[in-house]
Amino acid sequence: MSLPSKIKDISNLPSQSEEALSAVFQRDEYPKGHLLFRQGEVCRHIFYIEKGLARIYYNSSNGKEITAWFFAENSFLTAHDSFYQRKASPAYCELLEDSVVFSLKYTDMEKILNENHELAKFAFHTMFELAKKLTEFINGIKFQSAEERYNALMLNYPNIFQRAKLGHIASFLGITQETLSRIRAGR
Amino acid sequence: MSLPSKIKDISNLPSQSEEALSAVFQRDEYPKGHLLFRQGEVCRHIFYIEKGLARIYYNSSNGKEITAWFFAENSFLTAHDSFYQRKASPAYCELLEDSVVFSLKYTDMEKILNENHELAKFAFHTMFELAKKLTEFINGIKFQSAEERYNALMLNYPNIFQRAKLGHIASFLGITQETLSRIRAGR
DNA sequence: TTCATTTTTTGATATAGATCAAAAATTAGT
DNA sequence: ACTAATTTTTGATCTATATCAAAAAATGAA
Repeated sequence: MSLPSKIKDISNLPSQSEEALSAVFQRDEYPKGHLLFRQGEVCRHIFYIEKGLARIYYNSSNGKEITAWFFAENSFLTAHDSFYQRKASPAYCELLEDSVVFSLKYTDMEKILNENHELAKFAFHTMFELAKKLTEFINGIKFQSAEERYNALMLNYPNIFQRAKLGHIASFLGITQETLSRIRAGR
Repeated sequence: MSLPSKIKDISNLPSQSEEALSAVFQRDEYPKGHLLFRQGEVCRHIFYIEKGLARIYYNSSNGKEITAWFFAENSFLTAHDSFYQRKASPAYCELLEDSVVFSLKYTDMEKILNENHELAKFAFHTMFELAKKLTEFINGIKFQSAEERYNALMLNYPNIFQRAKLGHIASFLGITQETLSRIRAGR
């Protein structure tokens, strides 16, 4: 089985490491609506979206569903705390489109991190990129208006409205669906 | 020179790796008010706070100073994007108390990541812990009221009000100083 | 100790965005 | 294509928190 092409680009891995990765990544196709993991279960995989779109969401204390993050093509995702600490995941992960997903088991992840220096470095860089995005998001959400956050999202994900529901996007931005609807209409 | 004790605890490093780290970490003492890095400059170090307190802050578009994060004892910090990408830092880092700080140069970091597999794994875990905290913060700030965020902060940093100014804490929480003052007074 | 500066609190008012309710539009199943 | 279910929009309020202004308290320097 061959690796998704974008992983190669990013990691710039020597071919030996590439083989190590290929051996443990499993490719699957899932329909829209499939859950990659659920709240309350331990999430035992790291996923890589080759094609499609996923969102991680959780139920807030007041009973509302909140989208934590979207993952489009060529993104890694997992329930970090659950995966590494073997705890119950606080969140769900749902595919919003028919998708092609690669997955990597915890035990294999441990193994390749321990056996392969290049892949440990790669894991570090992947996590670093995530931390960077999270930091930018935090800087944005603190003192930007709902409209400014909407504009920023449109720059990064211009086609998100064709791919996700308004309510998903609104809770991702930290606003209500009604407010997002009005912003989008320009009011 | 010996390493700060908490680094040993966290990383669980073999002694050989520990020596590699010791050789490149530099220990410094700085007074309250000292800037570890400035906006507009490339941040060329990773810092580790052994004693004291630091905050990273930046100037928002409307001219206000916003605290991005606090770092108390036993925390690593840097301007991530600046450090790894050699770009100008968007933020300042200021010591809020007289502090003992260890620092590690970019070139040394690259070297130990490349030469030492254990340290690459350690770097991954450190970055993972950061991503976890950032994720929790985002989940909190999106749909919690100012008061709920204040309560959460008090759980994690019960003595923060003795160590940082109200205005710093307020912008960290994403609220104004006046609102934080009223919340704290219980009104 | 006193005076100046900085920080925090308090008060009055304004507003962005929430909430509640219902209509319009879109999507999906038969 | 038709009907039901879901999603989005619109309208009318309400409220948490911002803003502006000034007083009180704390800190620091001479």
